[in-house]
Amino acid sequence: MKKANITIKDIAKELGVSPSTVSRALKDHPDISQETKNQINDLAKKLNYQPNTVALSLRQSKTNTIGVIIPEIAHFFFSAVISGIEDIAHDAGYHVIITQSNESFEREVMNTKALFNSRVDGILMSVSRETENYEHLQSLLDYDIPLVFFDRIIDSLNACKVIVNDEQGAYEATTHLIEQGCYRIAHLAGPQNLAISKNRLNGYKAALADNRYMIDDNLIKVCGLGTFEEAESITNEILDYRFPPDALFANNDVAAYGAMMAIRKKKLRIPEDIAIVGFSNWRFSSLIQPALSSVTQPGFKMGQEATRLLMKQINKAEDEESITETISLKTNLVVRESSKKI
Amino acid sequence: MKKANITIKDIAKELGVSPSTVSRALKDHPDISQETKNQINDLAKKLNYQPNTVALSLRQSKTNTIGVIIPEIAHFFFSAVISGIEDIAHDAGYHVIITQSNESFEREVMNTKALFNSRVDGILMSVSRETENYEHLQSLLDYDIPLVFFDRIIDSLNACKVIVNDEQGAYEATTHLIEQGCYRIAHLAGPQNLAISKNRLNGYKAALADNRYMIDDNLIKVCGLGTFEEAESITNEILDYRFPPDALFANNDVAAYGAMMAIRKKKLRIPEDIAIVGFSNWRFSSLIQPALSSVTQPGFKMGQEATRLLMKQINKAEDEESITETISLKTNLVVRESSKKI
DNA sequence: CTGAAAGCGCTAACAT
DNA sequence: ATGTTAGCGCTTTCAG
Repeated sequence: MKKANITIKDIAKELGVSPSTVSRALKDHPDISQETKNQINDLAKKLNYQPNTVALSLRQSKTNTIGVIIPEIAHFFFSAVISGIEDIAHDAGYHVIITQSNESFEREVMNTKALFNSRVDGILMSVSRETENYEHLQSLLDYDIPLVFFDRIIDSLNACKVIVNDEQGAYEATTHLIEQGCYRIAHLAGPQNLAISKNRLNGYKAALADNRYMIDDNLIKVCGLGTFEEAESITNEILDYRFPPDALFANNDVAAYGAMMAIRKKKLRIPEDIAIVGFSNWRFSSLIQPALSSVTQPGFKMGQEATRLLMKQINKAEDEESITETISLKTNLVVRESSKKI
Repeated sequence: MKKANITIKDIAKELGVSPSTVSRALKDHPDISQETKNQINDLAKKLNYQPNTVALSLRQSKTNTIGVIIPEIAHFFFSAVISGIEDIAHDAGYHVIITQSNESFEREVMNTKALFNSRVDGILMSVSRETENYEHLQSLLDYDIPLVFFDRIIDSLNACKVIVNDEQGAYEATTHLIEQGCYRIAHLAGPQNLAISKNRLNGYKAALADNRYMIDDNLIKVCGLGTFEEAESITNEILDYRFPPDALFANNDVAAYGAMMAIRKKKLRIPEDIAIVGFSNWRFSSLIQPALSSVTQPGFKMGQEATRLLMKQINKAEDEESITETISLKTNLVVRESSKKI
């Protein structure tokens, strides 16, 4: 026996008043007498009246929904971002529609179109790896759909952006090692065609320079494949130097893990013989790798900040000049083990 | 300069026809002449007409949207589920609204209400830890909202359910160890008030029994705290037995990791001296723990299956008898290292 | 083959 | 203080 959905009309008919009165009473409009208000509210509760948001959306041309387009949901970083998005959106009374592009350009375009058709009030997005054509995104801007990019942004588009300051993170990580008293710090770098890897290398170099350390190219090794076996063998190579490093800054967790393996096999201790800090997105890295310090990307915060920016845009008056902000988030340095100094 | 949204009316006016004609032409209705169809389609494309899904939803009382309520988004298992949900929903032309309860009952109730008000066509949900009152869920059923539970289900409710067969997974893991030639298999169990831990213990015992192995209570140790330090010290204890085990089945990844640490510190080899299999939800466990075999929960598949069940319910005719199915998914055994036998 | 009209559920300007 | 009306954008029955 399916219960029927109660509408404002039903309540109005039952009470012999007009739908508008009911509508007003339910939102506590001052024009309505307390008596009718009470009647209406009581009946509404009794019938378990639930307002139809769809009708409201149509009426107000506002869905109270934001759309999210990400490359991949089942990735710790992105799921943390989604969580941050939901957090802020929920508090602001917004729903969140999630779509994933699976790194496919075609699907990304489909998703933008679908979200547009759903008349979401704004879109948060991290572009797919394949995306090189920005028509679909420019189109959103043309229609004045509030749009905020996060993590994988498009520099050339005039929209709000939230990114992680990788260079600063690398700088901080390297500085941390320096402060621990390390004097020969190697870097397992990432492929230099990626901005992210380049930024991290730059941060590493800047930290060395600021502390009047020599930059030794022999201590900077690019891990092009991204496998941990590669990192392991490169680390091995470095450890065999006549003057091996006493610290290592890894571009990512895979490299850090490979380095750790190599070091352990040589029966060296971490961090006493050689300290490691690596960039990491693994949620449980603290549990798994208690020996490694890490620099983590603030995914949850990124989601929050991006959503805040979006809300600001959504709520700005029609005529206000829209300002495109870019927020650069600090990374977190998580120190796992007592320092060398102590 | 904001572009305006084009409606069917705009097209109709421009072409001097009625809105109904445009509506029909756009969906290739046979009544409309090819000529007008072409005109209309051409103009629609030129003006970049995008149908307003909100209006459609109101008209058809169907939103083509499903709602998801989960305890936590930023958890690998759940994010895998979401990914599976999005996968199937997308193919079926549905949008996915994500909400998280953060394990709070109150918030779960709010979310169900909000999704109901949004008139989603169905709801997928995994209940919060706090949930002991099911009125809000029964209410959904009363209104005939298609509802599917996954992972954290409510047994007593008459709805579709998708769960993981933990007992079978444990059975399989233990059998695997037996097949590798292990003869003394310990079990690091979880707190026995959780169904999940009990089921795993049962699977372990059943596998032993079916292979005519003795069940030795000294080899079954409950890890109540759930920290890996605890697992490490319990493993240590077991390893000091006069007849220590040559294999270990861990209730979860934390226990497996703790055991691994203990074993390594004793300079024993994995899996030659002692083999380990553990339940695990860590995404990168294969990368991090190449020495450990694991039993993984099929999160992605669970999302897919749950969504398929939901779609079936959504698409069933009004008068059809609704059948509540329960699907029990198999776990995956991922074997990481060459077996002992070889 | 096409148009007019009604209505999905709600709100808000405009009466009374 | 309450009712009437119109309309958000779309589909669909009924008429022509």
